Amino acid sequence: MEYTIGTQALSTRDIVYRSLKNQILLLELPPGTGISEKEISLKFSVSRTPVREAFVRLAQEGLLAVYPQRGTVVSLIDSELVEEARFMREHLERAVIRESCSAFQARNLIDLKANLDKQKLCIEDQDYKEMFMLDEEFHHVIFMGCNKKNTWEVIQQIKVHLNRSRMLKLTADHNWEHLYRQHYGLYEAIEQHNIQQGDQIMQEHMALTIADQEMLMEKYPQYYKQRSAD
Amino acid sequence: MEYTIGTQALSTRDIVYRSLKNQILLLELPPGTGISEKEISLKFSVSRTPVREAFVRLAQEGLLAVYPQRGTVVSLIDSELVEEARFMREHLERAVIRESCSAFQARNLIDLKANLDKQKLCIEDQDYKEMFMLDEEFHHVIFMGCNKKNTWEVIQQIKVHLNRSRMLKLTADHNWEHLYRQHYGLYEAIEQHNIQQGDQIMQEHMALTIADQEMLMEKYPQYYKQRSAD
DNA sequence: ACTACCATACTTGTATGGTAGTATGGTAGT
DNA sequence: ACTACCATACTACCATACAAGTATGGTAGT
Repeated sequence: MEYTIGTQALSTRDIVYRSLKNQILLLELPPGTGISEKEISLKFSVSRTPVREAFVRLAQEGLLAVYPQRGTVVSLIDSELVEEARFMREHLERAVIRESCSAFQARNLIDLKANLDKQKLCIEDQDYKEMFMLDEEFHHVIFMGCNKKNTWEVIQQIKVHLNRSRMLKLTADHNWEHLYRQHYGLYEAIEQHNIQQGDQIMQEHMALTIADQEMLMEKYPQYYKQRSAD
Repeated sequence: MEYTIGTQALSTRDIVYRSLKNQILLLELPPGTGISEKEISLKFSVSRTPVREAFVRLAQEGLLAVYPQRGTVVSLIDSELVEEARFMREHLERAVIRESCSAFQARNLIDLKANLDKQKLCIEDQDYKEMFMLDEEFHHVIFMGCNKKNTWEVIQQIKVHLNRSRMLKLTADHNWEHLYRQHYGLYEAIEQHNIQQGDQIMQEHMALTIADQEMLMEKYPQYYKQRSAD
């Protein structure tokens, strides 16, 4: 009874799901774009069944809006949802950093330091793409270090709704130096069990991710859901 | 261009999805139960297609575990996930009550008071089923009152993983009187903008929902995922 | 008695055809 | 010119058929 689950090949459904999700998050499929099962099935040279099942998953995540017998569109960005996603992320990340400052696995602390060193290199090399990934990984390691794997997964789900508006903002204007100093401060707080410092820095750190929603809504009104009667 | 979205009839897929989800959460389909698409499609007298799509959704929510070409089982309860669900819920509910204590919609404050009055009646009548629903609704109103509709939705998702172990505990041992006093305290805190009181009470309130996981794991080992090598 | 093998009956995954509801563009009538 | 109507071409939804992998039990061979 040997269960070898982790290594199964990707199904057609998963391939379609991942590809569409990527295209949506990268705005290659802009909000409001109409797509049909048939169109996608032709593009991937597969039948409509796995496409439909990918649609079901994407609809559940709020990335597609399916109107029976009428069509399917890439969902518009819901500014209210974006704001709440920011809210949820802030409070969960702060709760996790506080926990990390009181108890953290030694192994992950080493990873954290190694990550920081790589960040420093990236800034010198101005390798912002790699820096972006290290940023993600830094937060991930923090979650792993205080046994919050599932919480990390939930955050990833929530962040989906932040990603598209962040993509609109063109991430180029990040102040990577500032980001690094904050990361270092978080590392310090964990190492020295300074809960107050950790919480404080994380709060400031989260504030950085606030995109100027109203500005974006004016600039790209066709991408945003207009709150009419509610 | 009249969009009448809210009133569409339930699709076969949704009917199957809701029914299965209910049965799983009520433990009528206990963790570990094997179910097949064909079996369900026969039971509902529908084809496999909508059943499969319901399976996809339930699998994404972590309620089903699908093993390609081998079978599908109702997922075992993951005690680690349960603990993190409790963690996430606590910190989100506390963040929301703090926000509610600083700004709350007048209309929802009225609803909150009305809900409290109904709770009092239920306790007198010992109508615990209705009391259970009012408890849910009470928290829901709080979220609505500080514009956190989507956060409520996320909590509902998270709570799925708490529900089954709470169901095992047999909810009969709730101290409804205590619950009511806490709810009243929360209402007071919102009305009087007492952030500290709100946060304090909510923290205690959340502690109530902690089921004794280890006890449950010993009593129902077949329902729990055994953490082997990890 | 025990083991290796294989037929069979499952499982989920994928493809395809048909159905019902909806948007659209053209046409006939005013 | 404008409106009401209808044929047509879509859409997502559901049913069915086929494909491919897996568990199981029986059987033949040792």
